[in-house]
Amino acid sequence: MSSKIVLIDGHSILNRAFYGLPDLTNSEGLHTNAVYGFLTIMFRILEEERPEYLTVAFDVHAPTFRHMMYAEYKGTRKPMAEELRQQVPVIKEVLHAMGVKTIECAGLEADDLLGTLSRRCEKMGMEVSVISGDRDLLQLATDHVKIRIPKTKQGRTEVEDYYAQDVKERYQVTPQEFIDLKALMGDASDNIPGVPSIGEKTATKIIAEFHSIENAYEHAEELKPPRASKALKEHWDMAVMSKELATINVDADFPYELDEAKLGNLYTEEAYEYFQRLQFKNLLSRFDVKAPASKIEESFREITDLAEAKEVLDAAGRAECVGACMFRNTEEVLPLFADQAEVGGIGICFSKEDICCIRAGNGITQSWLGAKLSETAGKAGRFVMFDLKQALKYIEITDTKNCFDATVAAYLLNPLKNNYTFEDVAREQLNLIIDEKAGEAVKACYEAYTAYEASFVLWDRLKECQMDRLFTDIEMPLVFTLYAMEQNGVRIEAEALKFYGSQLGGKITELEKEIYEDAGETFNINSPKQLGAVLFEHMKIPGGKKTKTGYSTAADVLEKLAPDYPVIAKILEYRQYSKLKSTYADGLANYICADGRIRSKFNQTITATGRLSSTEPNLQNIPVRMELGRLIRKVFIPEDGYVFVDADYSQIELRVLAHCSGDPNLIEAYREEEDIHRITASQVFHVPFDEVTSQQRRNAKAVNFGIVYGISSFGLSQDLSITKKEAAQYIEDYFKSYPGIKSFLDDTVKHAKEMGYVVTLFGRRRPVPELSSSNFMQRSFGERVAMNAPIQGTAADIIKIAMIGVQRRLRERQMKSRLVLQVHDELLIEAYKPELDEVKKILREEMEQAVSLDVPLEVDMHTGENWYEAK
DNA sequence: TATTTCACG
DNA sequence: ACGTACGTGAAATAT
Repeated sequence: MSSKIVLIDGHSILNRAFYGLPDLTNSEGLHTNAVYGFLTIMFRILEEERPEYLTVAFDVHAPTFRHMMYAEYKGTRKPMAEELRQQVPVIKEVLHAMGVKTIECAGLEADDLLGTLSRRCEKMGMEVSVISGDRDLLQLATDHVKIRIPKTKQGRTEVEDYYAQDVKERYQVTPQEFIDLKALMGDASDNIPGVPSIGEKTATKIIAEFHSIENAYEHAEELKPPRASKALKEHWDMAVMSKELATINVDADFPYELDEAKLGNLYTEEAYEYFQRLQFKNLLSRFDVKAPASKIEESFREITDLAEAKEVLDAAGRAECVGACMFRNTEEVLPLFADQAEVGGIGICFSKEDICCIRAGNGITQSWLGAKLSETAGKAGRFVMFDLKQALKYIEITDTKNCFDATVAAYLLNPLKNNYTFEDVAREQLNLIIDEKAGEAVKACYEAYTAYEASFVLWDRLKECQMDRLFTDIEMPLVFTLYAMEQNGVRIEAEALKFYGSQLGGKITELEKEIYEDAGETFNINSPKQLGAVLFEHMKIPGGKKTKTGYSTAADVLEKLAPDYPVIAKILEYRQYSKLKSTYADGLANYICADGRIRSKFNQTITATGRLSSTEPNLQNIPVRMELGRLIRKVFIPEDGYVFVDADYSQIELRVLAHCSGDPNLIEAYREEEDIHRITASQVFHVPFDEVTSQQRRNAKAVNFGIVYGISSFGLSQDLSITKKEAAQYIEDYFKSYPGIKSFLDDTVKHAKEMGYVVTLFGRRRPVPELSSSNFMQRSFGERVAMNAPIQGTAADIIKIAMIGVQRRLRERQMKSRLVLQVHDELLIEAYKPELDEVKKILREEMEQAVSLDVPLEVDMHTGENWYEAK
């Protein structure tokens, strides 16, 4: 049996993949869809064909002679989409990492390389498969050269195969004649002009009969439609040029060693690294071969002896830098001892030679490990962990200054990622791949080692990006503040919550019944699909489609119809009640601990802008805007003998904008300490302050919001239910009143486009990869993000500073009062009644003085016996 | 697992 | 012509 080679037309397949797949990006903002699609196609072909050799051919980027001729001739060459362009070097690197032979040659197109190679290989007696999306290559087909054209149909790729015989069947011409066919009919996608007024039908007829354009020209008089005869004679030069353009060189001169194209193991360590970075999760599963053990594993030690463990931890305490981790006990533990047996062991590393896993058991208890590690952390020059907040449950840290949370550091360096596991950091910062299937002890060693080693790199990068102060002065102290908040939790009156839920339940059943009656049928109101069908099809209520899957039943759509249709009003009411019941009444009840408190998580490494997020449950979106929902805040209560103090910044984002832009008008407005929206209305609409109508104030307020979100006339028009034109006018008028804002926003976007990221007042960065997109939508989004992120992010920085300050002063005075919640611009303190006045003073001072801006920071503060009253 | 909806700042 | 306001998380249904 003869050997087989697969030749791939690199750019063509990449192009197919790019346009055939939805836009994909990895967490670094790199576009990956074309690379992903290319690899999918390539793997599929390789599995099908099992060839011995593989080569991928690329065009060199400089325009080649053939294309230059025509480009000059017509002056139309669309530039490659930016998202695709950036993937070209990536696929080459990935192929290289897999040991796949690639070839490109200045002055030769990929077509010529493929053509020549296919002839050379065929002569050597090989079977050849050429993979391309381009039908131009059909001219290469023979009995031993198969042209394969992948087509993506609804996610599935099907491949059309053409041997010489198949070309003849499909196009009624031989592969050789296919060139002449192209010369007559042209090919817009390949910049081949063809002969005017000769299309596919005529061209096929002519070539089938005369076999070449030259022969056809000689017999021009006999050509069937007289108009074709005339066209060919008139545009003979075009036909000749087109033939030249369409002809693939099968005898080009370039070096090529077949041996280099021999297929080896594609699934190399280097390739694995790339696939991880590109986040091709389902392609990663192909790498069933274990990543080879790295040399560092030689230093790994497993310790089960108490004396030895003590020795190691004491030595670690004397080290400059200590990396550590804790892992959970995976064994079943008797419930009675569960509390004391959560920790299965720890990993610790304080030099490249000292990397240990210390297992619990055999006299090494969880509390001993915790205490000993606390001691080590206190003494070591630097103490590094991933997700330090989590570890604080077991480790007590008094001196927080030498602590280094590698998760937080990695987040600051790129806040767009989904997770910051030690495996990720090892790969990105240390170029170290950790075997997923490694044992628990080995992983613990790796995690401790990564914490240790990466801390140096992370710290250097933080300094380079001027985020070292942000890290040490804000984010690291905040870890401890958040830990305390999570431990504190917030008290809930469980009975009242239950009652609230059951009341909602009654109302829901009632509404359900009425809706079914009005609709004349029963259905699932919670299903947008069923609801859409009932409203817009069965009941024939006018109100067009919106989403790609069907009718939109979103509130803003239904609200427009509510006045005319009582059912719709009821549905909206139903939605409200069922949301409150499922998410809040029932949802929160699931999280109440035995002591009657809810302890949600405050996540520090989630958002792109630097804000916190809250989960399990989310306590940052408890209803407040609608009275009905707001009532739920009555079940949030302080401990007996305590009251709630709630403080929120007044328009912190607009004040940040005033400061950052330096716009004298806006700064002055804030110094007046008057109603800012009214001032804005007065200035934008040129009316005296006292004569601003409520409508004008509303509009001005919406514009102020819009500015913070990265203004767009469309967004504003939606919000105010006005035309885009009117909205644009508002924005223009606004910028006339506040030219400083305009230039600040413009400069911010400009900076973002140049640097690829934006920065807050405290140096926090947010990359904005969307700005390099060729897609208008994506790019516009990037512009809005660039305008919003510094504002939202700076506000986030400020309240973080305030939280740390509040926490510090409460602790210094050894007060019982405690911070329980943060809701972006708001802090909730559970204040011990005797300390109330001092708490209020501390809160106000720390929040208002967190930073000194060119405008005052104003705080509204309330106290109450529950959160409803305190707001 | 993805989509839709809706709660908050 | 494109079709959106910025940042989150949870629940429910559909796939």
